[in-house]
Amino acid sequence: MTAPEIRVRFAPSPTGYLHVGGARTALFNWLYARQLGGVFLLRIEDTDKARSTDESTRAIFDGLNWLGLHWDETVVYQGSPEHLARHQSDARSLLDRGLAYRCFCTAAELDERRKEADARKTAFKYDRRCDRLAPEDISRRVADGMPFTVRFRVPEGTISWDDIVHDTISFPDKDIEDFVILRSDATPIYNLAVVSDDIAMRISHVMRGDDHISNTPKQILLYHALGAALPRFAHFPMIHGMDGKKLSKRHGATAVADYEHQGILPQAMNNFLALMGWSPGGDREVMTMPEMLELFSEKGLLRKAAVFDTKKLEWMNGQHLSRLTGDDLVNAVAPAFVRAGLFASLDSVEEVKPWFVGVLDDCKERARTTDQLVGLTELFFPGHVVTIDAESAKKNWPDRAVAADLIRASRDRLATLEPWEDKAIETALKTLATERGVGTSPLFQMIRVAVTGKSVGISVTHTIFRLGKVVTLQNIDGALQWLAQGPPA
RNA sequence: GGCGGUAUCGUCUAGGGGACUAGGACACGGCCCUCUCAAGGCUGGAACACGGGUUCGAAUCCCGUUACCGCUACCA
Repeated sequence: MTAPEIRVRFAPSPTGYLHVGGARTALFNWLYARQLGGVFLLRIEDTDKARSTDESTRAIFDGLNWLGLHWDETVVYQGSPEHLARHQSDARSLLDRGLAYRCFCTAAELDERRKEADARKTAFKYDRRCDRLAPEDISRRVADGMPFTVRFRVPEGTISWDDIVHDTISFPDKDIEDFVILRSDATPIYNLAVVSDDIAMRISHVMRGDDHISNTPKQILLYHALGAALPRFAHFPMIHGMDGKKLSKRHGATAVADYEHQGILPQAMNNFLALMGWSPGGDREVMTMPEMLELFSEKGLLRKAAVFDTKKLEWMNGQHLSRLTGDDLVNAVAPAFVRAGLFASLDSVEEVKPWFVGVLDDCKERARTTDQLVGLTELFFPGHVVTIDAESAKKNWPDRAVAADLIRASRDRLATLEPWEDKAIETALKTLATERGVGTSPLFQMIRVAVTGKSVGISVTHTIFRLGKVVTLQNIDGALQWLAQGPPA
C-alpha cells in the first residue's frame, strides 16, 4: 500500500509584488513538499481581472525563483477559460442538485439591507428570501433575463476540521450565511474557484495564511457538496510590522525584491522567514536550506503572529555571508558586484575567481549585506580610484600638516620595505609610530584614510599588503596631494 | 456588533505539570580583544496578559475577562 501523494500549492493573487508573508507561505509549502517527496504547485489567482496584472505575475515568478522555491508542473492560471468553464459547471451542478439557488437581489439592495442592520446594530446575514421564491416565479425571472447570482445553501450543523497548526477548529453553520459562489456575470467567487481548482489539481494539503481560517468552513461545505474528499488544512500565523499591525507599505520594505536589492542573500531570507511561524526547537537559528529541509516539521509550526524585524534579518544575513566559502560565496555575491559595475558580467568573475575568493574571504566577516561587502572590497579592484571621504579626513587628519608629515614618513618606510608581508608592514608602521611618539591607533587611521579614503575597513596592514606596493604608494601620493591642495573641485 | 484565532523579555523564540531563580538569539548598556568597523568572548537590564479553578505542585491543563489580529463583499 502506497501513501497518498502529497500535492501542495502556493496560490497568490497577482495584485502586487511578492510580499514577505506570501514568500513565507510559499516556503512552508515548498519545504513540506520537498521534504516528503511531494509536489509543489503554483496557481495564479487572477479571477479578479480588474486588479490582476502581468507585471505582478512576473514579480511573483521572479521572487520565487530568487528564493529558489521552484515549482513543479506548469503554472495554473485560475482565470483561464478552461478553468472558468469548470467553475461554472461546478456551480451549475450545485444548482441542478438543489444545493445552491439563484438570488435576484441586487448589490444595491443588499447594501441597503446591510446598512439597515448596521443601524439597528444587529449582524447582517442574508435572509434567504430568494430561496423561498416559487419555481414558476424563478422561471419567469430567468426568462425575462433578470440577472442573478448563485448562492450556496448552507446546511445546518457544525463544521470542524483538524488543522495541522491549530488542532481542532469548528464553526456552527448558523453563523455562516448563504454565500455567493457565482457573480451575476457568471464568473466564480473566490471560495468556489479555490475549491474547484484544488479538487482538480488533486491538492492533498491546503496550507495558507490564517486570514483564511474563516473561509475554510465554507470551502469544506463546498468539498462535501461537490462530492470530493477533504484535503488537510494548515493555517500559518500572519507576519506583522514592528507596530504589531499587519505588514504594509507603511512599514517600508515588504516585497522580497526590496531585500534582494538591499543585498540580502536568498538563503538568509528563507532562514529568517522560516523562523516566522516555525521553530526547529532548541536554540537552533542559523540554518542553510538543506538543513531546514531536514529539520522542518509540522510539530514546530507556531500559532502566534510574528513581527518582522529587519535588524535581525541583517544580522542573520551577516551570519550566512560569513559561513559561505569558495564557489558558494562567489555565486552568492557575484550578482551584487555585477550590479555595482565591478564586473562586466558573471562570466568575467570566472576569470579572476581565485583572487576574488581571497578578497571576499578577507572581508566577508565584516559585512552584513552584499552591498556592504561591495563597499569593503571595491578598493582592491584594479583601476579603482580612491576618493577621500570628507568626514573621515576631518576626523582622522585634524591637523593637515601633521598628517601630511606622518603619511609622507610612512610612505618612505613602505617604499623601501622588504619583504612585502603583513608582519613586516605592521612592524615598520609601529616602529614609525614609536619613533615619532604617536599612538599606533591614530597613525594607522591616518594611513587607512590615505590608502582607502575611508575610516573603516579591514586591517590596515592587510589592506596595504593586498594592494601591493605600487598601488599603495599611488594612493598615498593621491592623499598627500589632497592634503596639500584640498579636495579636488 | 457577530464569528473565529492568538497571548513567555521591546522583537524572534525554547519550554508541553516538578529539571524555571524561565534558557537562547536580535536590539540596547558595560567589559575584554583591538589599527577602525565588524566578528568573537564575558557580562547587565528585560517576559510567563489578568482572574478563577484542577493538582501535593501550573508558564505548561480547564473556565472566564481583557487586549490584539482576522473574517464578516457579486475582493482574493
